[in-house]
Amino acid sequence: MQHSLKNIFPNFSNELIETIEKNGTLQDFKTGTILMRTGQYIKNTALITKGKIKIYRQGEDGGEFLLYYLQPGQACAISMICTAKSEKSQIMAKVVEDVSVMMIPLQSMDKWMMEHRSWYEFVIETYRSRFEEVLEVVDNIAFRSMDERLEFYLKRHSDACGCSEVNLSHQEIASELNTSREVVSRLLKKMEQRGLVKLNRNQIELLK
Amino acid sequence: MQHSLKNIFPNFSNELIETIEKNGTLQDFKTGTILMRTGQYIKNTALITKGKIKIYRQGEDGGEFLLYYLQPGQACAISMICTAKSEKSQIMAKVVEDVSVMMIPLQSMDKWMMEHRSWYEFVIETYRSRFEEVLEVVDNIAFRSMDERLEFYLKRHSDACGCSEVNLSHQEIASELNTSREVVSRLLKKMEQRGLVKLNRNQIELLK
DNA sequence: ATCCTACAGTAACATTTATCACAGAAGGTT
DNA sequence: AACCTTCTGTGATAAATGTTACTGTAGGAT
Repeated sequence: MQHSLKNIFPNFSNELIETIEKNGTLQDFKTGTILMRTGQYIKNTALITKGKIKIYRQGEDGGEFLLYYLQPGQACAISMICTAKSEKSQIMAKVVEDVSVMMIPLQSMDKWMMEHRSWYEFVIETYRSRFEEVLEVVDNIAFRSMDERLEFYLKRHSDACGCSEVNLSHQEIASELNTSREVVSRLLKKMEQRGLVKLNRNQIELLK
Repeated sequence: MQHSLKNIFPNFSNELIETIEKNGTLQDFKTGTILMRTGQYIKNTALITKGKIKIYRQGEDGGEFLLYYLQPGQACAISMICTAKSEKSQIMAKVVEDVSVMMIPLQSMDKWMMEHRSWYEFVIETYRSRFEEVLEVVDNIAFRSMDERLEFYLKRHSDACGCSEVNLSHQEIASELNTSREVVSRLLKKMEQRGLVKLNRNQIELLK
């Protein structure tokens, strides 16, 4: 089977795969679904097996600041952390490409840490890589100006979707960078003049 | 004994305390010591038993952006995460008040996760709280302007030192917020006019 | 006292980003 | 075609932040 857990999580031991298949619930969600809201209590850890999710930090004013993407083979570190203490979510998760996720109940998550070395290693590695990714976000907003941040945003988008077209409106991009549409339009125009992108309606082609 | 591990880490089991005392090395460092540099390999996890440490993210230009404080009873999440994979440090740690730290070698860190429930819980809680703290940093730089960030900075400083005087120059504050001294001076003057602080040489008194 | 250095204040100006206002273009609906 | 909505482009202006330049002051060293 093409989408077997073993293919998506190659480091999991066979026993762990079996355990997951026995205890987890595979669920599908359509693009646009909000999987988790700020302030919501978390009852499961989600392993992504298909599709894409974007993780946001929300401001009090309602801004939605993009933190990172989650893709097949990954898991939500925050859900793990919060699950472990049954705490409130500090973030918002939105499906941006139809996903399948394996939902792991709170108790299993904890139990497996002791029983399955490969689960333990996966959890630690998840913490590490998400932490690093958030630190990279800090780098961007602390040390870089909007034009660099926009370039980084576009690059990350194309990395995530594996293509060179960004099918988003300027307004959507602006929200995820917490700036205004006009600024994004202007900076994109400059990038077009520098030959970095080609602008179409609802689409930005990355040229380099 | 006043500074016993048990007092500082009340949630650790007695067996764990014993194990730590047997395997760890207590080390002292003076204010100003750089405990860890960006890019350095990490060989130990550090438990703080006395003093204060500031954790910074460094920009390519050499900026030192303050992420958070570490205090007695806490541990460096990054060192844990990196230790687990023996990876490079993404951050810089500077002693700001003479510290004693219990150094835990890589192997023990991992081993105890399986053997001591209270260690496991401590590590998970450390991940969670550091992650949350970094997310709060993201909030600040993503959603707030410099005056609010400065107020937050001062408040955090006084929380950390437990006093209402900030004995730092405007230049030092500016570096940690990645802005310029002039901006900090201006904003502090405005805060003084609003009656929030009293400005002296090398000292800012918080009035509210 | 004199000198020196780090620190603080502030004006003037540059740059970046945000906001307001409006116009036109693309694409869907009737 | 006529209409509507969303998206995009752009000028004008405002506000925030960064930079340059200069001044004065406090406190330590000689």
